[in-house]
Amino acid sequence: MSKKKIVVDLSTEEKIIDAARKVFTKKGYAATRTRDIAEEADINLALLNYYFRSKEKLFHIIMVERLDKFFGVIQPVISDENTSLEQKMEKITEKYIDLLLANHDLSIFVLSEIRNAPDTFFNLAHHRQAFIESVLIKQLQERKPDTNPHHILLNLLGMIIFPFLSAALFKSSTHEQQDFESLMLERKKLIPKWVKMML
Amino acid sequence: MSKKKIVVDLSTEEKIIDAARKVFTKKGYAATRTRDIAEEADINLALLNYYFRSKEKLFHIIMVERLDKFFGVIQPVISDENTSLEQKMEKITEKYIDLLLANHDLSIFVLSEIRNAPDTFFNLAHHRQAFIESVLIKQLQERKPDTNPHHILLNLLGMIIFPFLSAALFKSSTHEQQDFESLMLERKKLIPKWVKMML
DNA sequence: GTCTATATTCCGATAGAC
DNA sequence: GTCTATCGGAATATAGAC
Repeated sequence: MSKKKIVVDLSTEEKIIDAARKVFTKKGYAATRTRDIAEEADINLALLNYYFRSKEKLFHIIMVERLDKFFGVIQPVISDENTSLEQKMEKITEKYIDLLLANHDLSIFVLSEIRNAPDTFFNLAHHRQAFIESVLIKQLQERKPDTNPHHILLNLLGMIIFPFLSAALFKSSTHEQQDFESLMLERKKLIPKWVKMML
Repeated sequence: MSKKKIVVDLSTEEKIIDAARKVFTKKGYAATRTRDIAEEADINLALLNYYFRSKEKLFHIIMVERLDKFFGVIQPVISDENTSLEQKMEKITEKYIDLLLANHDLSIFVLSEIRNAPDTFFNLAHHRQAFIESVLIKQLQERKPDTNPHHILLNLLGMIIFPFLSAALFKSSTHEQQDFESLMLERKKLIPKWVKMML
């Protein structure tokens, strides 16, 4: 109920942002109509352009925000000088699965929207850079000098993220929704074990 | 040169299908304009509707074809009664990586187009069924009766497919294109080793 | 700031000549 | 079967009153 009050009290600008995040994330840029967003925000269509000028500008705001969320969970972990490789694996798995359980379609959104956008449209470069120069990569190189550190990173992220990307494929009924969630909770404990075996 | 001759000799219908596959796969249904397809096929826009009635019908054809390709590689492998678990892991890895190297954006296309489509629009059900009732799942259950077989399957597919899904994120310049390909070739040998450790 | 009404552009689809 | 021309609808964006 206090929750509802908060929602009602949102400024128009915030209502539009919230609605845009929801609709864009679910349907993607091209399939989203500004009318969908206006309806979801419960505001007049003209207000969307009054506040954000264009669909593209509004999308850009949402996309940058989503990218920050997608990369933000692991960024502090991978650049931590004071934790071991093993601790990093555990942290990344736990944080990431929690994030994706709370934001089911975040990863499919990020990955599918990036494919057309020109390289520079969002500033992806600095996210990428953070990975390449991370402490995590250095630690992997020290531990296994003979194998490309990206292999382990791809394995870790693949095991974490792929289930969410493919969920639409493998679960049909909503009844299986619960099964999916408990499976992911199991994976929080299992994935670090599997990855450690690769080191 | 004989290749070029073949292209020139394609029927109009085939030219449209080829162009539709290319454009839909790259941009997705919503972002694709029928004009893009016509231009890519080097034919008149009206011909597209003459042969296929509508954008949606044409897309349906492409989508079913892409789904068959995406699932077709592993379907015979997972239902083979005469191969061991280990042999199946090796086959799946090899066939899948080869497929994805030849069709870089196949997986991101399939996964992102499915999210909005109603469950029944393409017949996904039988692909799903083939997985659930596969020999592979049975073998996993026998080998590790205490753990959900889907874990291992998600790990295998995640390690194989995720690199292709995230490629746009991690490689910026086209120069890194070659690095990516050789990394994937390495993974053909490494992934089966990692997965076997989980058994 | 918010609304109604409308301008404008874009896109899927078709009519009709050849 | 293939083309040109165009229709009709949908979607983004704006004008102008309140």
